Amino acid sequence: MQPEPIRRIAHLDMDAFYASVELLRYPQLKGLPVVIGGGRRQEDDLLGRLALAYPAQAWTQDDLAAIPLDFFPRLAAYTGRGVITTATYAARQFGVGSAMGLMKAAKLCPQAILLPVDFAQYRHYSQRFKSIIADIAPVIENRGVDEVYIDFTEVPGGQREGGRVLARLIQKAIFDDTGLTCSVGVAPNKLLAKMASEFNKPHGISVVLEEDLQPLIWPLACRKINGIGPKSDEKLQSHGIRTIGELAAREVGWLIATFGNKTGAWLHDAAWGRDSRPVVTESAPVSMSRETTFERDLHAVRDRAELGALFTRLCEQVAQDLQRKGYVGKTIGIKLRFDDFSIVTRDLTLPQYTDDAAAIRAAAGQCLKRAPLARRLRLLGVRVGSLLGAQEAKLLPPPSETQPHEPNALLFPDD
DNA sequence: TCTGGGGTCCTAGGACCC
DNA sequence: TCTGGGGTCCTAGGACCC
Repeated sequence: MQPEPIRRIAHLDMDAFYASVELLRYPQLKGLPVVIGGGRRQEDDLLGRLALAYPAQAWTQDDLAAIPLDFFPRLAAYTGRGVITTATYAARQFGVGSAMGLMKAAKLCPQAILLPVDFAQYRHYSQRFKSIIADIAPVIENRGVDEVYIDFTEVPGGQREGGRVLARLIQKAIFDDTGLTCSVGVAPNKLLAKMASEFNKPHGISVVLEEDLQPLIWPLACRKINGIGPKSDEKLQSHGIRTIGELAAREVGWLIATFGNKTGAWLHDAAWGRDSRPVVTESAPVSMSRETTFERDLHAVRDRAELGALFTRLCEQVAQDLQRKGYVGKTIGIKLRFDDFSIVTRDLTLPQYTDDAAAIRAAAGQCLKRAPLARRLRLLGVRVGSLLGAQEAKLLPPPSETQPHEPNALLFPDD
């Protein structure tokens, strides 16, 4: 009998992914504070600016690395509603970071270089590093563009030094191919692996074993648990619970009474490092959406034409996304964010699945009629949910024409 | 000068059904 | 004076994550 292999799960996190990808193209920015975000602005086209300054020369992508620093836009010049998507370590020294408004960041670090987000480029490198991992360890779960979970358990060498050897191999393979660094945590499950990958950033590896729970995990703040956000953390703190160890010390019964059945039991398990979720290699999307924050707040009546055009465009974009990816959906929803930042959603489930822009627009229009529109709007979004693969939807029986609404059925139920 | 965009999952009440 | 009990779908809001 072979001994049962020990479950080893890795969490791999690319270091400052967007910023590092930008540095591959613009190595002259290395070590400088760089902020990525915003991105509505035409004047950010660096090659265009280069061509304006030196019209005699034909500039290509290969010249990006030669663009002088003065050509790069600075944070100080930014006006608008954008936020920081990510920032280099040099920029973070100034206290700027993800999700911070660019205008606020400009006060902290006006000299930082501002680059618009380039998702096509990030997706390209994302696919590349994931395919490198897949060649070495095939059981991978996507967690967005720059993170994955990897099941090391059955991979040859995955058990050596608790997973450290395989982590090192993957790290090196990614770096050799892309020049990008990542941090890896290896642990008995996803929960602990996720925490472990943060221990040695950047370019670190850390291995967590069962017996490390008390010395390494329990001293950490509860907020380090993936799934405990600002609200839950605040509630925990209000009960005097700051660290994971303090959480582990509470009776599971008390946690259930205080946080509800599901959350209470989960909090207890998490604090004790227990998590049996598998690494899921494939998953179907549940919804697709498009939303946009306006340059200025719009009023439903006064800016009706502008709003209507934006609304239609969002519907067309979602429809395109659905068609391109081969999905149809039947729950159409809208999202409104008002000038006071309050959010309202409305949705409507159609009798049949659709990926048609006009059908989505009509249903979304019905939703809009049910929404309060006194306040000025800051954001408008359109969502299609209850998705189904377009091929599977074709096999479905058509919806019945008439509503089967027979009063007798209500008066005389079958049972 | 506040605060993006694209997602997932959970809860909770009401409708509806058996 | 008494009003079940599940299951599923729909809708709205909210927490959280990348």
